[in-house]
Parts: sequence; structure tokens; C-alpha cells
Amino acid sequence: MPRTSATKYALLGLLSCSPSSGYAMKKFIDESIRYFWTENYGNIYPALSALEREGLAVKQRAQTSGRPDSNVFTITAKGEKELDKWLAEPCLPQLVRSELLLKLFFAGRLSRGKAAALLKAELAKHKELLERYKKTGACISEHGRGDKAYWLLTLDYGRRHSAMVCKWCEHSLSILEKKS
Amino acid sequence: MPRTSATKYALLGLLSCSPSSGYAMKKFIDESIRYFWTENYGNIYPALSALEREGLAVKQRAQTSGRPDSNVFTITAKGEKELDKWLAEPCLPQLVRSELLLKLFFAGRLSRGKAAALLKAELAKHKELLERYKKTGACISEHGRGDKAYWLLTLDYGRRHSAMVCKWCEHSLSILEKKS
DNA sequence: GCGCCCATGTAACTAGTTACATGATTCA
DNA sequence: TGAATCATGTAACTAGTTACATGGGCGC
Repeated sequence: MPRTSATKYALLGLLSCSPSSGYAMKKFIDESIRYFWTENYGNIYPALSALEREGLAVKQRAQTSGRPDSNVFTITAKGEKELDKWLAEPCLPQLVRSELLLKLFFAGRLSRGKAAALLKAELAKHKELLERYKKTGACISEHGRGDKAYWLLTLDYGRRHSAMVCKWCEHSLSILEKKS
Repeated sequence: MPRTSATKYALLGLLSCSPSSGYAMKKFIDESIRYFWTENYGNIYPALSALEREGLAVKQRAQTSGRPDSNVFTITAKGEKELDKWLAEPCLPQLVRSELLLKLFFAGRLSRGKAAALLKAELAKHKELLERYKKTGACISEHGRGDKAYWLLTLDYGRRHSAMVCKWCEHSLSILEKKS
């Protein structure tokens, strides 16, 4: 079974919040949900054309003073129906590929210092993420209109995930230090 | 910069433990490290040919009684060097795409029951994973030769991850229930 | 003979990334 | 005038999945 790319639904979801352009959606994704979703232009623009072709969104040329014109897309009733259908479907099993865990799995070949360096880099990354989540939380409380519960829920996941990784790294590093 | 596929290094890593065939490596991956790494035949066989072409592994035809012949690959000194170089390099930043979090982010459109169903499915999945990790832990203690510390470390990650997801699901479900 | 596991491989496909090209507007 | 940001798009690429084809050996 060919699983349709989720890009389509990510864009429909964003459009269900408010009409938007490809450029603006990319920006929103990078600034707000990058910790669990990414897109790139090479993906977005063709997907938007497809949405229009399928009648799930309509395009309008919009002019804003002081900026180039943009193509603003609005979700249609058909688009909302399609989105809701997808949202209610169970998630397809996702295969994981963690380069870090793969390296660590074979890290017996490395010196302790080099193995520790991998863990320290991961620890630093997630400490920084934890800092960023604090700001995101404040941002949602300010900007979010309507039901923020689910936004906070995904944010909570991010926080718990990074906190877990930090603890695991610290624990792993302490084990490495104890080693002969 | 084109990032070389990690499949190459995954296979080199496995070969650094012991000579093996593509089929056997696929089996090992599926049975032991599926929780953080996956491969499929369409990926493995071409990668093995490439390893041979680059002089990182050598192929030998092997016959086992009662089974079809197999191509057993052995890592070369050059292959080990290449592997060690890769292992010591910092991990490239990995982009995350979680279909579950994406759905949840837009779950304000769903009934509470449907949103809860997504979480319940995830909870069930990770409860089952936790069960499996127990067995894997025992398996490593028995079979693992040499330095098991790093194997246990990746397993510890899996356990912590699934435990975190379970807690997050339960917490999220309790919030959904409290909602008006 | 049939179904199952062993074993290898490829072709066609879907998905996702990167690099490039274009052009507007703003600000220093 | 040059750098930065806004804005759209495509072509070429890398990566990964699925489906298919083939054939040996084993047990029923």
C-alpha cells in the first residue's frame, strides 16, 4: 500500500487554522513545530499545487504593502473533511533510525573519550532544546487562539523527551567513567 | 554536502562483530536492534556490493549443510578503518517527523474520544515494547561476547524512551478526561 | 506436490533534500 | 549599490520502500 506523504496533511492542518502562503507555513513550521515536524520548499510548493488540483484548497493572489505578492491558500470544505478523516486514522507504524544509537551500539571499538564525546554532544543539544521549550510555552500562551490544550500536549512531549535524553546521557557518561 | 547513507556503516559495524551474509544481517537487525535501526533487502544487497567494490569487505561463497549457499562478507582492515572514522565523527543533525505529534497538534478538530484513541494506541505500543526490552536484556547477557556495556546502553535508551512515552500518554489522557 | 523458511537480487516506486534560478522590497 | 529578507518555484539528487522474480531444501 502506498502511504500518502504526510506533507499534504501537515499543510492542510496549518491551513485549517488560517489561510496562509507556502512561505509563511514554512516559517511557522521552522519556528514552532520543528521539534517534531519539518518541511522544505521543494516539498511544500508541489504539495500546495496538488492540494489545489484536488480541490482541497484554493489559491488567491494577495498583495501586502511593502512585500512581494504571495499565493495565499484557503482550505475548502472538502479539504477539511479529508483532514479530519486523516486525523482520526491510526498512525502508520514509523520506523526509527537513530544514528547516535547506531554509533553507540558499536562504540566498543572507540576509545572511552570518543564515545563520551558523542554523548556529551547529545546532552548539550537537548539541554539547549529544553531552554527553547520554555520560550515556546510562553509563546503559545500568548498567541494561541482557541484550544491550546493539544499544542501544550505536544510541547509537553518535547520537554519530556529532552529531559529523558539528558538523564540517559548523564547516566551513560557516569557508567563510562566508572569503566576500567 | 551529500551525507553518505548510514546503511553502509550499519553493515560495516555488524561485519566488525563477525563475518555474515546479507540475509543474516537483516535478521539480526530485525530481531535485535529494530527499535533504533531498520534496513530492508533492497538497501542491503546493493550496499554490500558497494562495500566489496570499495575494498571495505570481501565476499566468499559459503555452503552450509541443509541450506542454500550464502554470500558471507568479511570486513577488511580498510573497512575497519573507515568504520572507526565514522564512529568517532559527531552525528549529523537528524530531522524528526512524528506523525502522532502532528495529528495531536491538530487534534482540536477531533472529538475527545478520537484524540484519546490515538494516545491509547501509542500507549499500548510502548507497553508492549517495554515487555520486549526485558527479553532483549536477558538475551544480551547470554549471547553478547566481549564488551556488552554499549549494547546495554542502547537498550537502556529504548527502555527509558518507552517509559517516558507511556507516562506522557497517561498524563495526556488524564488531561483529556478532565476537559469539559 | 504444497507450504514454509532460507537466500539473493533488481526494478519501480515514493519520499525527502539540496542546489539553483528568479525577482521584489527594505534598509544601511 | 549591496546585503538581507520576502516569496515562489524547479531540477537533480539521495534515500528508502515495496513488489516482484528466482531457486534450494525441508517437512508433511
